[in-house]
Amino acid sequence: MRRTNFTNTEVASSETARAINRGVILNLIRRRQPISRAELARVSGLQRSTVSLITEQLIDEKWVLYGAVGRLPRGRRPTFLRLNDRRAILVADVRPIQITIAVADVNGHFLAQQSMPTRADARTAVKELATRIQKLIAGYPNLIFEGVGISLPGRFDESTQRLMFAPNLRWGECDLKGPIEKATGLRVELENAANACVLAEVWFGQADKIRDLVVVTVSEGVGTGIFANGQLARGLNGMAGEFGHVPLNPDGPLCTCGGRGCWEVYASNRAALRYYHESSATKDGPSFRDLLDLAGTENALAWRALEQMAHAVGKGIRMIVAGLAPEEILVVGEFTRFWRRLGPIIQAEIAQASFVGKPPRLRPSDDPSRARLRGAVALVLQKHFGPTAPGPQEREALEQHERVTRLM
Amino acid sequence: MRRTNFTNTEVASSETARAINRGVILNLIRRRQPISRAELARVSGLQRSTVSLITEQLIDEKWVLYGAVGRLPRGRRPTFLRLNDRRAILVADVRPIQITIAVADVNGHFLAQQSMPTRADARTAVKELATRIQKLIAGYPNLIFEGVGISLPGRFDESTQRLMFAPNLRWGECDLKGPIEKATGLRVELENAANACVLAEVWFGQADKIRDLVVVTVSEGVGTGIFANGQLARGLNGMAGEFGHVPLNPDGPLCTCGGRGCWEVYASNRAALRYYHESSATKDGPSFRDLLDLAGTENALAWRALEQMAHAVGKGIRMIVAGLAPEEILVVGEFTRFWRRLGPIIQAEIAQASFVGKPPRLRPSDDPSRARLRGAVALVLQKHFGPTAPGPQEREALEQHERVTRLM
DNA sequence: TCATATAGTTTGAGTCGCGAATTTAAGACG
DNA sequence: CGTCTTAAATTCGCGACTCAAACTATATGA
Repeated sequence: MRRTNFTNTEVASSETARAINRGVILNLIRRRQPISRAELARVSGLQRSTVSLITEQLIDEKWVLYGAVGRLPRGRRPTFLRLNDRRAILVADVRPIQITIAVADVNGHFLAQQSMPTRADARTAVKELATRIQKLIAGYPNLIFEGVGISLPGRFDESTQRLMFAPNLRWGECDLKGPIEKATGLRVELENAANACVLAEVWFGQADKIRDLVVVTVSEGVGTGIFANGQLARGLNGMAGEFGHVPLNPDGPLCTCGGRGCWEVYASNRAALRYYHESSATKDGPSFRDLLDLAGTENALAWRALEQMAHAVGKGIRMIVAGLAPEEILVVGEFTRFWRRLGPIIQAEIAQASFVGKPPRLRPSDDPSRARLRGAVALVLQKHFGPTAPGPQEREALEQHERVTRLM
Repeated sequence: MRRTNFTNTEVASSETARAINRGVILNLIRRRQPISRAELARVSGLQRSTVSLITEQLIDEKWVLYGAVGRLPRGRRPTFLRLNDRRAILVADVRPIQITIAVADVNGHFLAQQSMPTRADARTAVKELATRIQKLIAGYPNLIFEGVGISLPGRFDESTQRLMFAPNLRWGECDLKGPIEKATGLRVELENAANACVLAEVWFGQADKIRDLVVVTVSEGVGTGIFANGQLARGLNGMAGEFGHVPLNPDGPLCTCGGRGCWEVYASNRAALRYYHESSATKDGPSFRDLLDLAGTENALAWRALEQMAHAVGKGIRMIVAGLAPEEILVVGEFTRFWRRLGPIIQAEIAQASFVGKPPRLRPSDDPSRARLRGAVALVLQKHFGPTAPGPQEREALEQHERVTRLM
């Protein structure tokens, strides 16, 4: 199976430069479309001739299309280029209560979306998901599907290729990838929801060059996605980011992870509900959505619960700020609906951890569910928007390139 | 001053491949010297012809020397290559009590070393350090000094080029780089001590390809250096790694940072001394070194204090394991002298944070002071061992290369 | 109609890695 | 002593790239 290649290192060949520049151009088109070749040459710094060759290749590969013709005060009119939006990605957002599946194009625009309840049993749930995906794909015969991207409330272990740790989802360790790949014939990429949100921000966000970002997702649990030095930190077995299970108080309430007093126990949606129940004395109370609605009607007890939650969120973020000092922290969660009032509470907690320099920018995400889905799109894109043509060994070469560059 | 170069992106030129491969070969020589060109070709996967050209260039640049001639059962004898050990680096390890300066070669071997007490006033301290360095360099007229590397118990802010946050050193914000660069005429690189230890491990450690590593330094304070995805995470203003100032107990004792109950307050050498004083009822007690010696004589109270300290170290590392899931954790500090007894205590605390998969390897550093100094060597090396020939814009190109590769 | 400006293509030169052929330098064997 | 074998190291021609300059295409306006 393996090639007779005993090379330990990552070297560059003459095609390496093309692989790099191809990636640069493709991403410039993605971000600035519609854009002419002359403009691409200007912003990339490559020669116009080089840009022409590369774009020709991209057009041959059907990644890029000729678009409209521009108008200028003088001179020959530019032909704009844009991404081929007939290239599509099937994405899924698996959550404890419901699963959402959608069809998106390479620009992260959604063409269709549907939801289904999350079955308790892993096997039937996966089987159902696979057939739903299959049907959805079948409904778009004139799209070219690149792959399937799935956002998960847990961890996907690259080495075992299985879903390994998802305490809030009750499926246990199971194989999600295999059945869906078999059903669709497409490559399936899985990633933790918080990490997916990071990718969504990096690929589809406003900022051009994010290098250090932490996403904090607050829902049933609390997750964090870490983007450091322009890369997603996955850690051993893809387990990086479980700050939600760091104990804030060793004597606190039990957590689903088995520990005590985890951050998640104090900062999750469930925690807010617990705060509410404690003060309102009602036994079987509202869902978190109800709680938010109550807060919308200025219910004082609901607000108290949400504010307690926000304090807890802030305390945990303080740890992240001290430890990682990201430029920006993105908070994803339903409770950000009331950011105007809850954001400052979090901000105040964070301020205590900023010893020097500016504190990080703190921002709420506009739409948590879309963020996860768009992250799943990015998940598939990042496998394709890298060097497509060169084989895997070529890609390894590129690594050394950056490591070496980084040392500037 | 600035070039008329409006390129936002990082593209590859025809020389990019050489820059990458040069780095690969240079680092292979560094790690496996003495090594023949034929062997370099085998391990790198490059053609022998290519290796010959690259090494010729490296020899011209005086980075590499011809060494001994090998012997084989048959065939032409290989000419071994090795690094030019007349290339030297001046390093300093600044600590609250004393400053150590040393001369090292590119292999991290020390040729000279001397210490001086740390003056309380920043200006005089820096002035003294600069002249001592100058004198030491003057004593080695036949070495080619590449630069100065300094390990600090604080943070060096790239943007202001100043030492910014060093609560355990009483210098306040000051300019260390300028005066020393002026005195020596060499480029001066500064880095936090924990980060320096990370670099020491990555550049001079056994393991060939470390991707995720966290170093925990325990001395007057507690510092952490984070290596994620093969890169040092520096964060905004170089502040990443202040896990030592995450509160473990919001009602705990005051910390030098102004907060309460920080990890450092429970896990530093000072903390161990406090534990000892509390139980021994002595007022003005021993130094931490004395405490270690007491433990060496099986003093029960000293052991109790050290064990308390180890528990606290473990609790903090638990947070790091949950959040970053590194492959390996390296503990640096004087207390590792008793690793056989204290290591398992830390290990036991960590075990509680490993939800799934293997827990990280936990290792003590052999020699804390050497680790910092060797890290300072690496600090300078990493600026030179990257692509030396190409200019800064070239280096930027290489980044894209890796980013793109990473997506494999 | 011609100058000017801009987009995009063509072409020749230079860099680089590859791979085969060649040269160099040893030991083994008859 | 000469020849065969083996392995290191060099040489050389080729193809893939980017670059830079010349060239073509296409627009506006005097």
